[in-house]
Formats: sequence, C-alpha cells, structure tokens
Amino acid sequence: MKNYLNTSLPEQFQPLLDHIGRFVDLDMSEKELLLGRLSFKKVKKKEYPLSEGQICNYNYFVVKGCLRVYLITNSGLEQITQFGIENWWITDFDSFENQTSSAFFIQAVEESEVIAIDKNALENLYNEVPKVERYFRIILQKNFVAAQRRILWIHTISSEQRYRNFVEQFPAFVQRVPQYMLASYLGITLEFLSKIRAKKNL
Amino acid sequence: MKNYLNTSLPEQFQPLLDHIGRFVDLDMSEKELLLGRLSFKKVKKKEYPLSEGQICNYNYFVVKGCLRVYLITNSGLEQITQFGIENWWITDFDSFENQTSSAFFIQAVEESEVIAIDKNALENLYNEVPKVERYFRIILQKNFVAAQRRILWIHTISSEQRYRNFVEQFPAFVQRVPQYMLASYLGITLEFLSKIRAKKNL
DNA sequence: CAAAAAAATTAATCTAGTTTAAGAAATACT
DNA sequence: AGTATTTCTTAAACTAGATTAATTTTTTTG
Repeated sequence: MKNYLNTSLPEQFQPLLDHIGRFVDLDMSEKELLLGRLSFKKVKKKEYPLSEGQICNYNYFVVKGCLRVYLITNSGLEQITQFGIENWWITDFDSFENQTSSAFFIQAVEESEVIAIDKNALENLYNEVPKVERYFRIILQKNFVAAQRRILWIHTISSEQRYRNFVEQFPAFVQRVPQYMLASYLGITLEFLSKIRAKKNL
Repeated sequence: MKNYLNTSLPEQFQPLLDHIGRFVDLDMSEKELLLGRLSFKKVKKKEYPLSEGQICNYNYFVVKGCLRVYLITNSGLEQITQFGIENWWITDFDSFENQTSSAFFIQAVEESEVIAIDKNALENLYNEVPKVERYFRIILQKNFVAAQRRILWIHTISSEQRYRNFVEQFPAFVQRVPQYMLASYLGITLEFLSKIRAKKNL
C-alpha cells in the first residue's frame, strides 16, 4: 500500500469524499479502498468522454465545469437529456450496467474536471464497501425522484413556466450554457425560448 | 423463531422472492429475515394505500392487479405519473425516504394484492441483509433509466407515436385500464386519444 | 334488468409552440 | 483587428393537440 494513503488523501478526490460524507460515513480504510479505484480526469471543452455506439464504462462525478448528455434524433437533431454540474454523477446507466452500446454522447460544455470510476471497479467496491452501494442507492433514488418530477412538470405546466422555474432554480446555470442547449433540455425550440425571453425577464 | 420458517416459506411472498432472485441470491436465513418484515395486503378496487398529505411509509410490491400514482393539479385535474402492475414497486420515494408529506395518491385501479414494507423495516433490512440494498439499488437504476427514456420520448416523438409505442409494448395493459387514465399518463387529453384511436388501430 | 354513473366518441373552434427564413450579435480564430 | 463561425432574435405562416360542448356507449349497482 502506498504510504501517502496513511497520512493524507489526494486532495483532488476531496469533493467526492465530501459528497459521499453527506450520506454515509466512511472510515479511513474504506476511503483508501475507494480512492484506489478512482481516476481524476480533466476534460477540455467540447471533448467527449462518451460517444454514441460505445459502451459506457464509466460513471463520472463532476468536480468542476459542466457536461451534457444528448443523442441525435432520427431527424438529425440534438436532444439533450441531462446536464451534469458540480457534485452530479453523469453516465448512461443503461449502457453502464448492461454493457450495451450507448445511444448517447457525453460532452463537456465547458472546461471540466471529473472523477471517473469504471464499471468493474465499482462492482468490486460494492462488495468491499457496502456503504458505497448505499450511497449510490440514495443517489439513484434522488435521480429517480427528480426525473419523475420532470415528467410531472412537462405534463402539468407550460413551457414558459418550466423555463421560468428553471431559471429561478438554477440561475447560475442559465449564464453558463448556450440558450440553444437550454431549449433542447427543456424540449422547446430556440425560437420559442427567444420569444419567451423577449417578453420580460421575470 | 417460528417453525414454519425452517421448512417452507409462506407462499404469498413467493412472487417477491422470485423477483429478488433475478438480481441477487438470498440464502435461507436472509429470506427469513426479509419475510419477517413484510406484510401482505389485499387492496380493493378504488382503495387508497396512500392519500395526498400523508407521509408515505410503505413501499409496495404489486403481486397482482394494478395501482396508479397520481396527483391533483392546481387546475383540479388528475395527473397520473406511474402505473404499477405485477412485479413493480410503487411508492412516493420522496415522501418515503424523507418522511415528508406526499403530494400523491396511490390508488388501486383493479382488485389488487401487494406486499408492503415499511420505511423502518426496510432501513433495518438494508443493514442486516446488504443484498437487499443491492436489489433496490438495481431496481432504482432501472426505474431511473425508464424515467429518463420517458422524458426522451416526450421530447422526441409525437403523442400519437407515443401512444402506439405504448400499445405495442404493453398490449395487455391497454385492455386493463380505462382510456382516460392512459391519456393522463401519456400527457394527452382523452379527446385527442380518442381521435388517434379512431384513425386506425395501427 | 332498468336507472344511474362512468367512460368514450365526435366535431367545431382555438392556441401554445413549431417551422421557415432572414438578419443581427456575439465569440472564436489567424 | 478583421473574418468566419457560432449563437440569438424577430416575425409570418402553420399544426399538433387542447378546449368546449353535446351525444353515445359501456359499466355498475340497487
């Protein structure tokens, strides 16, 4: 075992340890096991951690920056399904879990830093440190609740209101990504978003 | 410990054991621990295992029948967010996990049988039998993937196509629930669904 | 099995959001 | 700094799906 692990933990993984610490308590030996299986990566703007057709072998924890998940529809348009900013996990869980080829692209919207864990490493970790599996069970629960809420909103409030809610909930976000990506994520056209914005800023 | 546990397991819980068995292997003592914390319930048509304003203390595994999850919108309309049929878990995970009051109703669409597990029992079970937590981690992963796919479909295909896809994927289902519930779940009006159906049955 | 209640159909009118197209602003590149 | 590329805006014509309202069909219940 490398000596530094006994004294201090590599600081680049600290944001993830902090995030995990919100949900479960890992002791030092568990943290060491975890860190041994992580890798830290810088992703340049417009780079693709995942492209359509590949098997998604990694789950990415966003330390800094912003990633998006999207696919190209039959009609050739980009449809964004998720954004990942600080403290979010981003992957194609379907491809990741079942090792099937993905329909999605994961791309850095801006200069980003991520912590990546590959499928096998995570699988092993689940056995070695059950608390990690608990952590992901909780994260997935939250993801599921959020996705369900999104469906509910799509069905019950107008596109205009959904945009205004989004701006209210993630004001910083709206500055960071191009409007056309926001429109795609919200499921409306850029032109209609533009019309909404012209009306009045709130 | 009750004697029957050493010889045979109560058959009413078998469908759940079968389902769990698809994802993890429980040994006999783990199964006993699990069964000790479950309860079996019959739910009459139109009965409400959960009503708006209550804390959702149970997660329900549907053994037989069909439940729906819905809420009443500001404009007083029912919006269905989920159906649960055989082998599906149904709950308001937000309320269940955070013990907050729910915005939803869970109602039996037809005469149903469910296996219920309450929040504390499940919490304990996670500690006693980590494989149960793995099982739910996997279920939640699938739920999340399905919810994301639903969002993608809403954004990329027409209501008409979504209805046709649904009919193709769950043909039995379409016979079982009233059309107005299907319309609500798909996020369209009953009138429009009627128009689609009149066109031609595929 | 008749009456009431619940579910489904049809059609006319209306509207939130799309499409198409052209130009203006902002950003990146050499 | 100037040109090319990417992003955003505006406006007119159009459409998928909502709304309203009246009627029919099916299911439930006494």
